[in-house]
Amino acid sequence: MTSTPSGPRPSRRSETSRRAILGAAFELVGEVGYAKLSIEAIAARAGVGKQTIYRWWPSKGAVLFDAFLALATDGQADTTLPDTGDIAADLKHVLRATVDELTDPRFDLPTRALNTEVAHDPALAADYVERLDRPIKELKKQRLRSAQRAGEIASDVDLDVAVELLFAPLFQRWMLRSGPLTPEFADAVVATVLAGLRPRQN
Amino acid sequence: MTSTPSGPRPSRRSETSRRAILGAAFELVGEVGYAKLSIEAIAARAGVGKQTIYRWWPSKGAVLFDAFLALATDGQADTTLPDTGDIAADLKHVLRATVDELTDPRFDLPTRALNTEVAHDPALAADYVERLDRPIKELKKQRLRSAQRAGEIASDVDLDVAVELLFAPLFQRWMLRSGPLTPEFADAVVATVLAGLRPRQN
Amino acid sequence: MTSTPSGPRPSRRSETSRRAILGAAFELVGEVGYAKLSIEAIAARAGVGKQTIYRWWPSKGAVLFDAFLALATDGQADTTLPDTGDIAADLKHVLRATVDELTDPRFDLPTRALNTEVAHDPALAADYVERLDRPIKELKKQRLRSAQRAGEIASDVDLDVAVELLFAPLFQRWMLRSGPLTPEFADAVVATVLAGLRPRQN
Amino acid sequence: MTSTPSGPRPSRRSETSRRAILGAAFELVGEVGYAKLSIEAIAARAGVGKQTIYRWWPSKGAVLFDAFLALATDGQADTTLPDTGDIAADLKHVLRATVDELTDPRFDLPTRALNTEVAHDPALAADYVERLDRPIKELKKQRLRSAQRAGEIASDVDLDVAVELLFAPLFQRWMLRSGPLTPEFADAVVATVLAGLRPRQN
DNA sequence: TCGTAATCGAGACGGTACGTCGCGTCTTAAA
DNA sequence: TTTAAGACGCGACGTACCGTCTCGATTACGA
Repeated sequence: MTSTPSGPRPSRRSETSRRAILGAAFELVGEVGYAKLSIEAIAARAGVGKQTIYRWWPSKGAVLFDAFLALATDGQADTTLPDTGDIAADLKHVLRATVDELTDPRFDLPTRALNTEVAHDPALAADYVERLDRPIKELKKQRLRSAQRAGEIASDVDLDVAVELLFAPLFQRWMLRSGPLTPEFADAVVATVLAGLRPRQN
Repeated sequence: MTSTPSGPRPSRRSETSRRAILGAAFELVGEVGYAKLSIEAIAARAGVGKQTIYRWWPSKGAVLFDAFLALATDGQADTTLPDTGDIAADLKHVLRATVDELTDPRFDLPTRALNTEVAHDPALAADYVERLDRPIKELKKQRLRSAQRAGEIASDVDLDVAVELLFAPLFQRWMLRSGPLTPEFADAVVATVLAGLRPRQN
Repeated sequence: MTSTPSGPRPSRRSETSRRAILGAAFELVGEVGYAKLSIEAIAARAGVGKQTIYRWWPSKGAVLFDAFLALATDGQADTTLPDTGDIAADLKHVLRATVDELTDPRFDLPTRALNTEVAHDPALAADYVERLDRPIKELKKQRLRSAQRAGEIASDVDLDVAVELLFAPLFQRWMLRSGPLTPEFADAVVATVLAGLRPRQN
Repeated sequence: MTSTPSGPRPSRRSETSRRAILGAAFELVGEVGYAKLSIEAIAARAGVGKQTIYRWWPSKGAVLFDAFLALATDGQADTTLPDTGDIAADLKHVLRATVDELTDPRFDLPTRALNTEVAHDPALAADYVERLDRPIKELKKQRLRSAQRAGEIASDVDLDVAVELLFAPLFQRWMLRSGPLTPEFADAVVATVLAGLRPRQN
């Protein structure tokens, strides 16, 4: 579906062009939004023939996805979440950081673009979940697992569900602008969800 | 922003055309998806001039939104959620129903279309939240308020947050296809969130 | 096949655009030649959308043909050839004029373009023969008929053939550059062909 | 301009590829016409890299010209025209054969392609006149010269002009489809032109 | 006999133009 | 005044070829 940055890519492919395309795509989506993002413009900005894009990517969304992936990969991969021993404090920290990221105007448009494109294209969604979503979710689950071992979270909790309970409310508020996306909201989510995750007293 | 179905509409406006347009829009978005939905096609299917659409709606998204609104309004507005006295059972019922609705292939594409359009267009989002999202949310809050009165939920809980904790996970799984959207998932969400909402024992 | 300049054309068609297109086409073919003449460039030069060309003409050649036709029609239609009573002198005059025209650098490229396009496209050829070639041929035949009445040309001569005998050699030399296209050549053609057309002495 | 089939060609050149290219070009031009003939398709059909074509020919027209030349050369070069002593009969025979050839569907498209390409490209035209046209014209002039010696044609006739008078009308009718290209037309041309070429009685 | 340099097939590359679709605006004629 | 119809200027689509440019893999000299 998308290019494999590691592994044996077709030897003839131009790495220069690939990078220029991903860069141009990310820039442009931030400038004009996803709806007005055109392959034509990406090619022009990247100094590349349109065919070079069509040759290697099946859709606008796939290009955008690779652009995100490149960014996530080039930046050091955060290897773990903070673990101070206090799960409530750590989660508040992470959720507040997530709020900041979603609120950052540089990422707002591109991230919306990627998410809505993923929503429409099941094939892209599979890639997205596999290559971007899951690795991050894994980090979050690790931290929760650590809290489980420390007895802060009940041992029978399904961590996949737990992670979604924590982050989905942020995602929805951001996506639909259905309410203010503030640190306070993040704190409230953490407090309530953690209360539900705690081991039963009896 | 969008047509006002009740109230003093321009007297010369053709109600027949309006209905035909909304109907055609809803049908088409289900057939070809939002990306390939064109004003041109809506007009053709509705047997209407393009200008008639441009005259009354500011965007494709607005037409789609009105189409949803018409559907939601024509169907009797559910005026209240079930209240058996058992909040857990009632919520499981409602969330399972939500899962069914999101899973229904007749609504999948149009609903995705509306949600992603809302995600991109803040003006449309305001309308959406005001006219579709809030009324439904109000019903859900009512049921939670009743549970609060019955002592099943702590009295200091912010019901807006509570509703989002319950439904956002479904929304996210559906939107990003990040996991199976099953009744079991709905039950797990209800169980955990309710545990967090319950009054503290001490 | 091509627009009908007189008669009930589709009432909605823009006459301004039509003229701009034909003008641009004629200019451009003279500047860049037929091979590098593009619909894209014609549209741009004419300040017109490409679709407006595709809507009304089936091919590049048809546009060019109409451009020629407009020129031939707008200029006063030569209604008759010179008739001094001396067929040899008159024909030499006409053939020399033809040589001049074919040699004129302003008409060389466009005329080649039209002729080669006609050579490839039978439908266009029919139009060409009917609307451009035949009227001119008719004038030439008229002059020959007059000579026939005057006894300068045998009465049993097929005038269609006669006209072709006179002009085809010029056409071929011009088309294939197979020899110098000079007044002298024109004179030689007239002399020899007329000799063949004269009434038998016996 | 074009490859020199005899003489010291670059020793490393692949004769196999050359033949495959010329063959493919001739086939394709007959199948799709000159306008849609592409180097890309010739290379593919010939099983050859595009560069191999660009290395040895300057243009599509040059390839086509060489293809014709190869055909004309491979078939034994007709070394002389029939000479029964009756110039009228012999010419009718030759012109009728020319009509047949121009009418042959296998040669129609390729020959049109070559001729129109020659019309547009002066450099190619020079080659064409030199290597294809002139040799054939020479044969025709030889036959006329023989008739001149036999007193069937006036001694002061310019044979170059005479040949063109005879063949240009066929060429024009074929090229522009301006009239039926029949044996009768050929006969009429021969009759009239010969009448003009005959020695003056007085 | 063996480099080694030219040529080969293949096909990616930056481009131009294709012919089509849909945009949002505008004009027309009917109701 | 609104409507259905649809032409208009425009911009982007996804495709076909252009002519140039690497890539190995032959291949036929000349050292």
